[in-house]
Amino acid sequence: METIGFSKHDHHACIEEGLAAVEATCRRDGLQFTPQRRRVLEILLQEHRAMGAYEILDKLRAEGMGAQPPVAYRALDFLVGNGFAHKIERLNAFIACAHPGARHKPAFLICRKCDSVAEASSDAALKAMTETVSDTGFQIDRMMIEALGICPNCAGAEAT
Amino acid sequence: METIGFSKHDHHACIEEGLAAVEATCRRDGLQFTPQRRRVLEILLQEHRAMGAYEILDKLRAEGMGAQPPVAYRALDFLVGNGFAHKIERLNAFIACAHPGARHKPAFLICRKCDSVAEASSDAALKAMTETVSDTGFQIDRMMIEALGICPNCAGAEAT
DNA sequence: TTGCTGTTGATATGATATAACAACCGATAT
DNA sequence: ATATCGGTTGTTATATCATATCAACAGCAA
Repeated sequence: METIGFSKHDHHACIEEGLAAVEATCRRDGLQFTPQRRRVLEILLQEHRAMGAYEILDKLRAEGMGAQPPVAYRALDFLVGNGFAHKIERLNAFIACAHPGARHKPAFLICRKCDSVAEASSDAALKAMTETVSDTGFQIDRMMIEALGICPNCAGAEAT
Repeated sequence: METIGFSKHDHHACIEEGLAAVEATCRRDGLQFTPQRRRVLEILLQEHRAMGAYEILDKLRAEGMGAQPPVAYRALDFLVGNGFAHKIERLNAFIACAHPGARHKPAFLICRKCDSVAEASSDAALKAMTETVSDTGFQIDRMMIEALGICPNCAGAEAT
């Protein structure tokens, strides 16, 4: 067990499960889960944090898997486009989806001390926003929520 | 009257009022509302849309007001830092605050047809998110909400 | 005067992201 | 077998967004 993100978990299993879930979804939907795409997702799952595209690219490069920016961005486009990873706009960074397979509308909790990112549900907030804007005529299709704050780990560290 | 954003309004007056409100706040808080900063805010108010930093810089350049990126970014940092303008992360762009002076927690409504941006209150959504994450131990300091969708104007145009 | 703080000017560089086009590969139609 | 078509990959080049750094200067206070 390792402590990454906001809670302890079996990280090895979480990587395996993440890959397996995406593999299954791709098979079901006729999507090509190519070695590059698989490797990028694997990297994101292993690191378990938001990573810049160039940071990912460096890893690919080290493995001889394509050295140019488009390689990383294409794989990320695929992963993000299909909900297997998310882009954190605030950080210009990407993170593996914590609930692959499950249809969900994530909000992100970003720790401003350690930059760790957790996924939360945005369902309630989306409902609230929908009500807030109901009289403007604006029709919400998708919502990006990124909350900045202090994660439990860093809050504990501060209190020390 | 012109139609900009989601509703008709007296745009000339809205620029005047915006500048006046910021001027007053700066005087009150001892902030230096320098010509550069003023001009950048004025540009944002005039255009009344989200603008990239380099787009603003081009305008400054044309007026002989400093031609290097830091000029624009410094002014924008000041404006954003003091709540006189907002950064739209999704667009890597900046927009004048629609309610300068008023303390508020804006959410942004971004039209995916015309890229226009409106401000809405995020109060209800913030409350909802706070409840959603209450059991995680994450403490939310600030929240970024950017909703993508269709603005009333474009919805009307589509229906045609 | 000196020193301090905040702003501006300018050069350079870093970081993030995409355009464009050729090559390839597997599936399928002829 | 071979043409061709969609999707993926390889590669070069470039576009776009943002900051580090340091010198100059202006206002103000000790």
